[in-house]
Amino acid sequence: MRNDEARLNHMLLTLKERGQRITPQRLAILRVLAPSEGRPSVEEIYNVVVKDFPTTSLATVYKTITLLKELGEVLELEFSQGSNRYDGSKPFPHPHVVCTRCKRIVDPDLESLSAMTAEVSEQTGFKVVNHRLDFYGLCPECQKEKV
Amino acid sequence: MRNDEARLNHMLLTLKERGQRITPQRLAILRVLAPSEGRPSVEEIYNVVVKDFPTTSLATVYKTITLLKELGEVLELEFSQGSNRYDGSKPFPHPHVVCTRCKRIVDPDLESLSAMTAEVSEQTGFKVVNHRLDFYGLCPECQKEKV
DNA sequence: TAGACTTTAAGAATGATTATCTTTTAATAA
DNA sequence: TTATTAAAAGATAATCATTCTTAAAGTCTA
Ligand SMILES: [Mn+2]
Ligand SMILES: [Mn+2]
Ligand SMILES: [Zn+2]
Ligand SMILES: [Zn+2]
Repeated sequence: MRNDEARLNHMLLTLKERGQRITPQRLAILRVLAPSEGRPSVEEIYNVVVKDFPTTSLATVYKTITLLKELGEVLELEFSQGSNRYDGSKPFPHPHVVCTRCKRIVDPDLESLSAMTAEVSEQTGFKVVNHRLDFYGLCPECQKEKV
Repeated sequence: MRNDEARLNHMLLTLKERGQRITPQRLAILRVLAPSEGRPSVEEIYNVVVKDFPTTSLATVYKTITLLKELGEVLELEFSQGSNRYDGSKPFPHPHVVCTRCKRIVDPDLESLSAMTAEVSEQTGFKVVNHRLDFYGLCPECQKEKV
């Protein structure tokens, strides 16, 4: 997809501007993160990268993720049980819909989001600068399965 | 507060109905969770309980929390770094507004919530059964402070 | 191409949570 | 009240995602 390419180039540019080196491992990690199909975990990224670079270490993936977080180029989705997952395609806060059965994650485009944010500000007086909006349930496919 | 008492009694009733024993340690844990001031972590609960019952183990707090989660009597707020926090006062999914400066947590009452949930279902086909809606920002007091 | 500096790789350490196992205890019936 | 017994507590080991440490390898620049 064209958009993935644009994201990859933008990430590369950000790294270069900060004087960070573009190593083969980093490039491979960025290629997984730019589309962020499935919002991969560190381990899932590692499993892809290690095919091309068999000596890759998990620590390298963790460090690259940490760097990208600092640069605002990836969104971390925190989960206390199981591992975190990463969205490099839309590295800014946005709602997610998570299937509790197959772990699929979808980005909804919610018209009601700005209204809700306004309601929060109005009701609490908070100046809202960030959010985490996760909905959990069963995706259409998993609804069909027999429990 | 009267409501805290009602919550405590409700929790006790739920445990008894399930044939669970009311031990002194459990009662002490419930007393911390019923008001859930500050949505305490396991360690914070432990630190309170251990004053009255010096032999208390962290494992006991964890086990009681697990039991209460199964019974739907406590809401777990997951954080991938640092520890989870627990709300026994409103043990069902509800939005939170968190001050990033003073860590204060407020429960807003959002009229737009049901509309948003409906929009999620309609747009993604998911059957939504749960959510985690956190807004982060500055509370009115912290907005006044000069950083 | 050499040298300075960064990054990688491997594995140890960390820390919240969970599991295991033994001792203690709450609830109940004699 | 006491005996009985399954449940719970307590102590500690195991787990597992993540972070840290250090030596080796690689990148970039002059
Ligand atoms: Mn996303
Ligand atoms: Mn709450
Ligand atoms: Zn699914
Ligand atoms: Zn504040």
